[in-house]
Formats: sequence, structure tokens, C-alpha cells
Amino acid sequence: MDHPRFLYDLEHCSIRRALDVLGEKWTLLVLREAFYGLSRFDDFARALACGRGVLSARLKTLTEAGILERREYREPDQRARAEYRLTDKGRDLFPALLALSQWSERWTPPPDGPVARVLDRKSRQPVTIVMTSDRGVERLGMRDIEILPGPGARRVDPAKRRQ
Amino acid sequence: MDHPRFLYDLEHCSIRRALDVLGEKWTLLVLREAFYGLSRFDDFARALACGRGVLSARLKTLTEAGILERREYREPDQRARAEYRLTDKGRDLFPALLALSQWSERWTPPPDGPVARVLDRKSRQPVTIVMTSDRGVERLGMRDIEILPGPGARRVDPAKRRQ
DNA sequence: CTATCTGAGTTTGACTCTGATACCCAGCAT
DNA sequence: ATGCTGGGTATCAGAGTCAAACTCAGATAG
Repeated sequence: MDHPRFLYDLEHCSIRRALDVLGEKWTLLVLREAFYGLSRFDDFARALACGRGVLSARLKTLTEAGILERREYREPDQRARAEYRLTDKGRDLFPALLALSQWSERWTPPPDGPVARVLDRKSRQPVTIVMTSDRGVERLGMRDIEILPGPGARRVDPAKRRQ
Repeated sequence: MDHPRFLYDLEHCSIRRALDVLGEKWTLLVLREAFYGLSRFDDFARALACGRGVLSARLKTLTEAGILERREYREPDQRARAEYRLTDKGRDLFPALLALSQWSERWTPPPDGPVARVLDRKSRQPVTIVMTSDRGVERLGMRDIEILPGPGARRVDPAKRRQ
């Protein structure tokens, strides 16, 4: 670790390329909401309070990057509307978000406990992110887990607040 | 996953709190360089080409957040200078960065292969990030691994380019 | 003794991005 | 016909970013 005498080429760095898409303000928070189950413009806008212009731009970037997919849906007796769903590429980002979240909770624990819990659907055990070289370990995907409100979760006033 | 009828309180969300510190442009790239072994202001400035003002601000934020630690060092016949070293809290961020990096490489593989490889020091096997509920799996820390240049790494011209 | 170099920043001014407000449009419901 | 709702754009002040210039202290050269 001491005094490396070579540098890596940052143009080809995978972290830099990931941040081209994910590095803007609000982007990861939009994804967090998507993982919590939101898909509609107004739901995102209410949950994030981030300005509809920014939200619109972020949804566009994420859609163009293939992380979200724009789809039409139609509720009974309603016209068609748009929703944004995670693609496989988007769902595959969950471990990165969970790693960030668990780091945050390890070092600055929220006073009322975690806002969300992540459980293995089968074993009902909590899910964690680990760094390992063991090729035999069970690897869970989004479909194997369940996200539930934790002790620190609070119902948010669902009253409309359009900006 | 469909149509959740409650929202979580975003003020207490651990991801939002993590992004307060890590969400600014260049911050995660500064950390990437720190994990590659850099510690000095000018080395960061050369590696990142991000403007010395921004670098200065980011190092300050990361230091205040307890992710980097500012220390004096002195080379023979030189005056004391400053360096920035990862703390335990900073080193513990590595899995999150690796998760992001591996996601990026899975979905947009760099043409020449990965820029860096991460190996288990003992087993010499590649290290990956997994999501699991298995409590018995071996968990590696920063001290158990080694970061090496991968096939896509390129030596960067170490010529001075101060902005 | 003066000049120059280097690491580690700070200051400055142009440019870009963000956030809040306002506005638009289509289709129900009244 | 009026308003409400979902899904957006347009606009503009202020905050953040970028590049270049400037500072400062200690070492070194002439």
C-alpha cells in the first residue's frame, strides 16, 4: 500500500464509468425508492422531494443506461400512464446499494435502528454483503430476498405536496 | 414489490446519510485512488485531474467524516508534509466500491479487461462481493486482500501537469 | 543573498447544475 | 365547463464546479 509507483488509467476505470451514470445527485436515491417498490413519477416525486425537473432528468438517464425501463400501464377506467421498472441490470445494483447502506449503519447507526431490513425469503435470516474468495458460498439475488420496514421506518405523510 | 402503500422516512435513510459524505462529484474517485495506495495531495491531483480546489474540498470533507486521516510525514532532508490515509472507517468502504466496480464490469465490460484485480492474499483466488444470509462464510477485510493491476491497466504518464 | 523549485494548498471568475415555482396537457369525475 | 390528477417542461436565482493564477514555506542552486 505504500507509495505505489504506477497509476491506473482513469479513463477505463469501472468505477468512473459507473459514476457517469450513478454519480449525479439523487440518482442513487431514485434507485433506493425503486428497490423499495416505487415505479411512478409522482410516487418518486413525493418520496424524494427533489424537484420534478431533476427527477425527470434522472429517470431519463437511468432509462437510457438500461437500469430502469419505461413502460405503459393502465388502471381500470384510466388512461395509459408511464411507470419505471428496474431491469435485470438495475436489480443487479442492489448489492452495491446495500453495501453502502450497511457501511453507513455500521459507522453512524441511526438512533431508532435501521429503516429497512433485508431478509432471505427462504431462511428468514438477515442478508449481508460480504467480500469473499470462497466460490462455493450461496449467492442471493433480488428474487431471493425480501425488503421489510425496520424499527427506524416511519410512515410518511402521504398528503400530496406537488412542488 | 408491487404498489407499496407506505413510504420510508428519507431523513433517516442510511443511504442518504452515506451520500451526504460520498455523493459529491470526485469523492468516490478520490477514495478509489486511496485504495490504490495514493496518499499525497499532488499524487491525487495528478491521478484525477479534477482541479486542486475541488480536491482540497473533498479531502477536507472526507477527513471531517473520519474516512481519511491527515498526517504529517517527513522525507529525509525535506520539511514536514501532509498525507491522507484511510482510517478503519474508510477501509471498510472498500466492499461498497468493489460492488460498484464489479457491477460496472459485469454490464459494460472494459475492452481490455479489468483495470485492477483483487486477490485473497492467502488463497490467491479472486475476491468478489456477494449477498448472502450464510453467517458462516469467511469475510475478508482490507488486510486479507491485495489489489493488483489487471490486464486493462495502463501506466499513466507521470509527467507533472499542475493545473 | 537572491532566485528558483516543490508540495500543498487558496482565490478568482466563468460556466454548469440544481431546486423551486410556474406552467402545460390529456383524460376522468362532477 | 370546471376542477383534479398523473406526468411531465420552462424558467431563473443561487449553489457548485473547473481551470488558471496566486500564495506560502522550506530546500537547493548560483
